Amino acid sequence: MVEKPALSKSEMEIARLLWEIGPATVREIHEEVCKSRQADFATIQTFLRRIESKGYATSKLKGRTRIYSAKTRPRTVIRETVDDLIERLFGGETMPLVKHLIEERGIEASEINELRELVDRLERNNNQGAGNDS
Amino acid sequence: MVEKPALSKSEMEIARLLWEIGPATVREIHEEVCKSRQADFATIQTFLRRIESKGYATSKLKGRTRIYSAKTRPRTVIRETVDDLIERLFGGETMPLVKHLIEERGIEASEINELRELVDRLERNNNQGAGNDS
DNA sequence: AGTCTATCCGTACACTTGTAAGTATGTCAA
DNA sequence: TTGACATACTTACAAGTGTACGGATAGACT
Repeated sequence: MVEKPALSKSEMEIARLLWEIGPATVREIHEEVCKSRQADFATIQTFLRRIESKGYATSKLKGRTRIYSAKTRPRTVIRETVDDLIERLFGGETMPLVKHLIEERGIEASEINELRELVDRLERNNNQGAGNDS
Repeated sequence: MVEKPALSKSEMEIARLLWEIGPATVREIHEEVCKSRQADFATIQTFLRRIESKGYATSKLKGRTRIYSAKTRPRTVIRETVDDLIERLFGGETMPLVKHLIEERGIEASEINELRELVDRLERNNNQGAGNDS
């Protein structure tokens, strides 16, 4: 597997929307982006092209419009991005980031139980010795 | 407070070391970096200079050598960086990242309790904030 | 005193990134 | 059929980034 160049921040945002709304045209992504901020059509177009040329998406023409589809799963991109961040900003330690998220960003009450379950599950897995993951 | 330009990934790594080992010379940071990877002295020097010019550090000459000191607290940089990442990669949702960290990066057994305490504390705080029931 | 060495500062340079203008071309309404 | 759009593709360009060379200079060493 050839090493893909990493996505830039802006490209990531676009890639996320592509995962979110599935195969889409530039216009659809553009409209989605515009819900939260102003953006030029051509700029979004450029990002999609770059995302494709970096190997994270494919596209094909359907008549006159090009349809972009994500090629790499979110998981993969998230893993690489987060690993890198943790390496650089936390020296490779995961917990400080977890703490930061829990303490500094609002976690809603409804999510606390989910969190607790996660921790429980984690503990069971750990106890079962080197658990595998899918 | 004037908006500082964000630190780049590489600059972040250097800034972290600066927080970690406190006021330091280029040489000291360079040596620290070299523990984990090859790096050119002048490159580290450039990063420190840029970190300073972006307003995240100060420096003063002590005889022949320049001593760099962090000026912005880690918390601040971490908050801005993480907020941005969550916005772009998770559409502003915190939980998916928390889940990712817990599920995909090894959390050691010894840290699970710490995690559980965090969750408990979070819950207590939440209950106090929103009108209590009991 | 002269040479070596570490460090400073300035400069460079290709590559990436964010942002978009310009131009060509296909589509639909009048 | 012609003009107005929409969309594609090409090209641009300044700023940021990673990486480092080269000259100046102050201390250390011979």
